[in-house]
Amino acid sequence: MALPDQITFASSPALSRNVVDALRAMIASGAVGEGEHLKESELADALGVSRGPIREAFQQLENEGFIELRRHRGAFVTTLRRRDIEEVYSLRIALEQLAMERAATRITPAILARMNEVLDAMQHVSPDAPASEAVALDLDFHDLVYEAADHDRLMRSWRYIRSQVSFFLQVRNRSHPDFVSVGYAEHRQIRDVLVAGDPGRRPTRSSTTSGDALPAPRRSRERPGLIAASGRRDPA
Amino acid sequence: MALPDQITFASSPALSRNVVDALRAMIASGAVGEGEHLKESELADALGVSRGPIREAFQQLENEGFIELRRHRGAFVTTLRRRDIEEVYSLRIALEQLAMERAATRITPAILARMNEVLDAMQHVSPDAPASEAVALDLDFHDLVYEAADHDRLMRSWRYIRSQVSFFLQVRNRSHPDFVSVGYAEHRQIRDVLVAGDPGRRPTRSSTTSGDALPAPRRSRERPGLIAASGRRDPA
DNA sequence: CAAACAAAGATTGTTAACAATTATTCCTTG
DNA sequence: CAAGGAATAATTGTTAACAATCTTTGTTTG
Repeated sequence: MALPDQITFASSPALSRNVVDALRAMIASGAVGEGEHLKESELADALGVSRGPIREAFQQLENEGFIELRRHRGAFVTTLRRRDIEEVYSLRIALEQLAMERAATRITPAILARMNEVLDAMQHVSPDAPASEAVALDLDFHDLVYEAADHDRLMRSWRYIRSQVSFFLQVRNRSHPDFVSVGYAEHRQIRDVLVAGDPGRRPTRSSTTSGDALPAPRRSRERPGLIAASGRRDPA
Repeated sequence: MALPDQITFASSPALSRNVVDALRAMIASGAVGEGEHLKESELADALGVSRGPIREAFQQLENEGFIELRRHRGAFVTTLRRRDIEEVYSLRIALEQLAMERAATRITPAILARMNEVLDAMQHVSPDAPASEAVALDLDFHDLVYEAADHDRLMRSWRYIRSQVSFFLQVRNRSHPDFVSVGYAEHRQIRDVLVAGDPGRRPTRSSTTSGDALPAPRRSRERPGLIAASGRRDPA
């Protein structure tokens, strides 16, 4: 698995939280491969905690869709297939439509100001900055849309797929360097719709999550790529 | 808290799973009041397990929105306000629209058959049967819609609010005994839409989740009722 | 030599004890 | 007598050991 021998954490907040962050980073960076079996004791030693917090982190990551838990078998890194991109994509659209509807009538000047800050940062980001920077701004912007929607359960649902969206966006950006330049215009349009106060009862796809969203899956090309096409997800 | 001294579980499946079910029942039945502090040791003794599974169950219940976890403070039963009904209601509509779109083109004969079975049971349920029976059939039906949608993340999002929908439906049925009779016609209509194969790109509210859904919140009446209006949810 | 079975090893599920933090009680003090 | 604070109690966070289950390995047998 190629783990560092010992990792020291920043400061106090919940031990399992640090473990979650560490594991998520390991999965996103590819330090642990798809389908790999994450062993509690091994991780506990490597991260310098006991198995308790590891198990808590596993539950959290399972909720975020990064690993799969099987009783008496343990945790396995989720194998992402094209189907998973479709799922995240379509679910995100459904959630964001609701978010836009609500945000349009509830957005506050404070949130709008923060939105403009993010837009400004998007406009000035260097074209050869790392992809992660543009992705972070993208997610920051949409976080604000959900925050403006003022809907606890919707926010939680967004957080559920947020990390996955982040992961997929990073992958996309490796092959579509136009991401950075496209980002600003798309998001400014979203802001304008919100400021106008009426995204329409049914906001169109393009007005909410097109350019910045995941690439629309193409059925024609079935080769794995970075997203594996093999490996069944539910071998039961 | 009025807990039984000792509860014996059915059989083998994960200990924390049984704890989750037991706690959810206790909350739904009102055996533990809103805002109440659930103590790990106390529950562990009452349920005959140690604190480990209790903590796991807490995480699960927190994900389902039934309790709130605060570090070094513990678990508190969520205080439900009118706002929470609105949230579950609106989020459910968003999810179910996506589910209907997908189910319309993916539903299998096997699922359709099970749907008809549920409809049949709905038609023949006794008018003075306990409300929980009608609610169970209602949820069974919608489970099938989501199953037909064939979308893992959508299914998970549905499960996230499913228990809350169940809870709210039971509350509603106490004041609206017409629920049972209304149920059949509404759901048969949903089935027909799916069989027709096209719920429209934008299924109307009435074709998916009207009669069986939660009561549309009325802004006029702000008195608590069973759903408390007091008790802040985020006292941070 | 392949398949089935048994034993050993590894891993997860659960428990009980210890440490850190928070809540409560009771005393002091103005 | 009210307000503030220190000591005590209660509760959660974490750990390490034990039990149950699964996987693997090696052997036997047809």
